[in-house]
Amino acid sequence: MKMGEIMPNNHKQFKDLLRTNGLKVTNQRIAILEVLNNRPGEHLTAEEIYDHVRMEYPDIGLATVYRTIQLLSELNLIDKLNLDDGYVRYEIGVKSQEDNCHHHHHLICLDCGNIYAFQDDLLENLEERINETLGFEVVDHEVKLYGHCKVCIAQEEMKSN
Amino acid sequence: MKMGEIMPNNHKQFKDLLRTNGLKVTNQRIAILEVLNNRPGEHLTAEEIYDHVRMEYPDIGLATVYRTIQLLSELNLIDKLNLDDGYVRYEIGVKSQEDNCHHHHHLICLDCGNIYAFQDDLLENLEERINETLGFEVVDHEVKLYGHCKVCIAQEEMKSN
DNA sequence: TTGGGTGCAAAGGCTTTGCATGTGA
DNA sequence: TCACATGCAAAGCCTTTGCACCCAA
Repeated sequence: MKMGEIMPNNHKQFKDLLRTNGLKVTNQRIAILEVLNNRPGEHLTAEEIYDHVRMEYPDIGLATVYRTIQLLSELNLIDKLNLDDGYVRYEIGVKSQEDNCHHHHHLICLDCGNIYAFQDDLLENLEERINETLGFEVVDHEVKLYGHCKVCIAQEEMKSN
Repeated sequence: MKMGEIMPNNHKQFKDLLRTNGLKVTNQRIAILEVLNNRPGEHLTAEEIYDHVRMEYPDIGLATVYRTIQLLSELNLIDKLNLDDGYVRYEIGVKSQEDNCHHHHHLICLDCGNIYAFQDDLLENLEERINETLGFEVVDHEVKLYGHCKVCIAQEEMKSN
């Protein structure tokens, strides 16, 4: 899929999704989705989304950002990420970007705070096993791995030499 | 390890840990640890811990509970769990209970809200692979699996029949 | 004795909500 | 037109902090 196609498709889907649910297509909603769509892999707080959107749409209110974020989240267009730092973060959802519906995992560097995405099917296995042993039917998962990223490990090594 | 041994050992360890770090052993701290220690597998909010502790120690303040929780968490005696419902929850840590230092995973039922623990070494594999492919050194992880538990699945089936 | 600990109340900080106004359909 | 959406400000709510008093060491 070419990069250029992602956004228009996304917009069309988004608009249809809103209309189907009896919701209105507003400039604010489009603008917020665009901000997130233009920053795949970034994990933005509501405040950060607000700041970005204001550049294009200065009169928007923070409450609208919160309300729209919630909406987008319910429509599964964006994914939530909670790093326990007092902010909830959002990124454009995997469903918006590709057909692959798997959530990716997050690698969070304890040194620099950067977040890396990691795709893996290993959980499939685990989910099957859980179903077999406990009768628990897994429908979603959230995996956060904390540690030290390549860059920070290298920097640490440089220091000690 | 016999059940009866857990608490005293835990207390001794805890007291030593405090003293070693130049911290004081207070009734409040002991009482809070006891509440958590008496409820392994439960996931209590600060408020819930507060309510339990007050039964034994009526004059304790909520602020003390928060401060102690933070302390216990820093000493790795309790584990944090965030279910994104506005409360941070705590449970007695694996390190307090056994020598096995592995965090367990949480199965969260979307229907009844119950939380089940699940121990698995599958992540070991994943962590190794991540280290090899990305050079990221994983030191901790948090896995939450959402779905439907055995009981709720059974109840749902009963309804539809 | 004395510095860390506690209780109380106030402040913080992210998020939600009420309400009057605005605007897609 | 009209129900939904928005902006603003106020309220909510969990958690943290300031401060005077208390108590373990």
